Amino acid sequence: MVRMSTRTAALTRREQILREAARLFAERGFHGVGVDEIGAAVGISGPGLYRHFAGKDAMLAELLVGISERLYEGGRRRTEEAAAAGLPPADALDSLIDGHIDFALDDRALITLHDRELDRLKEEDRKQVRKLQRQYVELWVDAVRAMYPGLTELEARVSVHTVFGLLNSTPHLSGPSAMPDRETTAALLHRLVRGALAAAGPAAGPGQSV
Amino acid sequence: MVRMSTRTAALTRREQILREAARLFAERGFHGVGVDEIGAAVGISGPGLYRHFAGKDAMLAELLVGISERLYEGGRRRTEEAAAAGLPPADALDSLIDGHIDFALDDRALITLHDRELDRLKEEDRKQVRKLQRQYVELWVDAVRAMYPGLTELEARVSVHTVFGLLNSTPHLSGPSAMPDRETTAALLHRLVRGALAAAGPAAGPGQSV
DNA sequence: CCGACGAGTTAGTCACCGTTAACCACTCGC
DNA sequence: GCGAGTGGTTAACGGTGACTAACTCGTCGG
Repeated sequence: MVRMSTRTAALTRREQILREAARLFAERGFHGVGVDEIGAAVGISGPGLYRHFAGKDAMLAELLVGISERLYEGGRRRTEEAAAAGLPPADALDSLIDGHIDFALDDRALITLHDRELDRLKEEDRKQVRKLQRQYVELWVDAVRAMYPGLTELEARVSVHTVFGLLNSTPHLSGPSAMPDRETTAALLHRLVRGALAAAGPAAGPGQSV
Repeated sequence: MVRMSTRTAALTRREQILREAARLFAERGFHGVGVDEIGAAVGISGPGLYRHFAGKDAMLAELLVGISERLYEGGRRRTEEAAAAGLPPADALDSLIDGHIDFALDDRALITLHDRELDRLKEEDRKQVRKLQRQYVELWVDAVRAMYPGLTELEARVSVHTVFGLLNSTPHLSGPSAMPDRETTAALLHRLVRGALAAAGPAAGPGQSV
């Protein structure tokens, strides 16, 4: 077989399978889709999948570990770049937000799986995913607290978690009610997140310095 | 049997089952829990459940229809009360927010199921739940647009959806990272939601009138 | 040419799971 | 005290679903 680049339109069989599996898992849940369906989605049937993966679990594991790594690595890269460029906290935070929005809009299925099917992993994989998730959250908590020093650790942590909930809910509004075009949606999401985080701190009083 | 009030500590068998089923479904997914487990959770075993429910599907249906009705009815009541009292838009919106926060904090399992297992319902029930959800969203969209007239319909709708995502993510942070006490958490969530919605409109410019 | 190997196929196994059947115990109005 | 209903029980059935076995077919380096 001619080994093709991941970036081209022609995906390798493995990549096809992962993509379709992600879509199906997100639609109907891990337990809700059978291996025959996954096979059918890529034009082969049922047990043919076992030439590429050890089992159904292995597919889910690879998907979840993959998205967690990409999220964390993306966040780390952006954080480091902002620091290296000596950018102010606001810019570092904005960059993190934009990165997450990209994932939420471009990899909907994976974002959905990521916080929905984690418990179906076997202990070992789950631990790895959780570790990556924790590190990613840490990135955000640090960025948020740098931006809003008045926040307690706990306030920042809860705010970050719920803001992820906000961003990760984007995939669900794909169906009935249409979204605006990508750019408009991204800008709106960015404003919503910034607004939420800006409001996390002040328990009272109308005016609040940044 | 002595018919007991729902409000007392002693639950009827049906209510016990629904409660445990909700917990288990939220933890491991509808397809991930067997009827034997649900039975075991209430001290009876397996098929004994069929004295109380027509089947596993019926339990999920009753749970989802129930939470949808309670959400919508609660929202409608609050909206009407605010209108009857001639309260300003801000107060009506605040009341909706508080109502949803109560559900998110008190009925975690149901909130989780509500946006996660909807597709496992049979057509008829799913339609009913979706209708209630739509009506509930409408309540919010109206309240938000009354508060921020500058928002387009679409902006308001997307904002409301994602804010639900924010609030409904609360159950997930129960595990490792602890939450503050209920009152503090509720206040923080309220600020986050208000902050997000306040930021939905202005695409640019630092100062923005309410 | 040809053996090896990669990538499928179909048929079959085995476990599990939702549901039903058949049976039993307890309570309670008559 | 007794028939009926209510709320359980265990055993069995049928379907499904993940995975394995056994086999086939094309391609390609030597």
